[in-house]
Amino acid sequence: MSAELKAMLKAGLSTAEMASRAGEVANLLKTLSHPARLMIVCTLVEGSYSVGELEEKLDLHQPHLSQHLTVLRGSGIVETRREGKQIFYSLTEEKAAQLVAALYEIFCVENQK
Amino acid sequence: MSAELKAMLKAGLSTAEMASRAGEVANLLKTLSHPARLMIVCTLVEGSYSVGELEEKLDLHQPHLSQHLTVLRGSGIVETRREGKQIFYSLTEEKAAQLVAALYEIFCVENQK
DNA sequence: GAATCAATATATAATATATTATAACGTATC
DNA sequence: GATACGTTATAATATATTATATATTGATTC
Repeated sequence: MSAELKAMLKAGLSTAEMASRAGEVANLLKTLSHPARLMIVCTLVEGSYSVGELEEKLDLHQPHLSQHLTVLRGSGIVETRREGKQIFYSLTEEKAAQLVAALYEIFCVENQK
Repeated sequence: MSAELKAMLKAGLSTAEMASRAGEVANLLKTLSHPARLMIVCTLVEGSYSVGELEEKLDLHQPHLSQHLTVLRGSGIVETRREGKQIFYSLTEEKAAQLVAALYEIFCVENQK
């Protein structure tokens, strides 16, 4: 680990403070820790999509997709807007978006050291 | 979402490429998506600790802690070194450390906009 | 060098939670 | 009221969590 990172974190939270956030953070991670949900969220980073569009793009059966969307809604990670018969999903402007960006940088941007 | 982020991600991976990584990333997230394991990993960012030290610091029963450590070892997030009767755990120098740093920045550093 | 103790790991089993498929239901439009 | 688009309910299966009990490994003492 880098000395910088170490120093940054060492100066940080107490165990008690850490514990008080661990639950919240762990819940968010749990919500994102399913391949389908991760794909959904990553897709929504590009913009909003209807359920049908997600279904096609991600090749998931419709009720299965809808169930995952329900989980994401429950965690406040996504929000919906209705447009006629269709329902469009988009990312909530929150920590989840930051997390996805971080995940993207860590896992999807090639090492350019 | 910021336009920068959006642009960054839009230029990124195809759905197929994304899918090929979703499994790996989701597994890592799943491993970290438990409050106790998250606390363990966050603690190890400070440096290496023996099981006994972690037990006291995090107030977990020994077998319970050991079970979580086993999960973290299985995912390659931590590694061990033996010193006499004690076993010291430390973070593996990998993506997990980056992720924890990102989580820390997102959730533990106060908004300094 | 066998008995013992301290530190940690593993096995077992009970319970809870998540995943997935299928089927039934709601809601908007025509 | 029929059709398109989504959601929710139900139920079967799989996986995770947790507690308790047992095993392993290294150090110590006799």
